[in-house]
Amino acid sequence: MSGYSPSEAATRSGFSLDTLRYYEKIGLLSDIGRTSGGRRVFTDDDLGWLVLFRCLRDTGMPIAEMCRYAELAREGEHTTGERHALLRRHAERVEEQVRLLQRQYDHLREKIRYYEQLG
Amino acid sequence: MSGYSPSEAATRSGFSLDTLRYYEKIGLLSDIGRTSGGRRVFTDDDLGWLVLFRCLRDTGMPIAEMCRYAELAREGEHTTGERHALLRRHAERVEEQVRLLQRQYDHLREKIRYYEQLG
DNA sequence: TTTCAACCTGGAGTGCGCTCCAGGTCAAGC
DNA sequence: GCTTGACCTGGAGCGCACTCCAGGTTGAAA
Repeated sequence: MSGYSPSEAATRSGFSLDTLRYYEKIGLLSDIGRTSGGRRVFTDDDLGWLVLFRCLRDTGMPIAEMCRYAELAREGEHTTGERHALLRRHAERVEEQVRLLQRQYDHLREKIRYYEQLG
Repeated sequence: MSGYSPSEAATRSGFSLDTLRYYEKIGLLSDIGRTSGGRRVFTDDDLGWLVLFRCLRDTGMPIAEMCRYAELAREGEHTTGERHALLRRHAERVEEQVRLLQRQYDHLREKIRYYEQLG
């Protein structure tokens, strides 16, 4: 339940400690809790954001765009339309990316078959 | 037929002129022909290499590894085994990459569906 | 013959996304 | 109380893959 150390958050999200600090520094993460001694405490909610960021990064969204999304979310409910549109645009790019990757993968397999048929 | 200007090679390969020059500078491309005046002339064979590089880059192979492959090819027939292995290893990485991308794409679609169901 | 877009070179600069470092603080276990 | 490992900050540095620039040359078309 709520309350993860930095290294726990790193492990669960797949981001490094430095990356988590970096994300907070540039404002992608905000309002991360602290102990009295100044150490970060990540909540389940923070972890949820990290999972989303993981998804967006893995699908090639630039950090600037994730910042935009996070900013919209912070602005409140009235930005859901824009957030939705942002994700839909991104999904389209990902579809294109998958198609290209698949196509080039097929080329690669063909090349490999050439070597196989070579003996 | 054999004999493409730099800009033609760029158009056909999808690399920029600067990138073609860069690839020659680092030794990825080698023995690119020249006119008496010093301009590059790309052959069909060169174009074939560029198509392969396009495939490898699009599937995320680092340039250093493409250099390695090109170097092996230059060494002659006795390196086909190593070249084959290199491409097979790469293909495996691409398969993993496709799986990850697909998985994260599914997450993304789920998130989008959340916004859709929201009204 | 003149023009001018395409080309040449070497080298510096850019953008992205981290990653590392020094020098210090905190807190759990012995 | 002491040790030790996890954590803190600000800021510098890095790796990759280009991309841009200045200053000069070339060659096809008008």
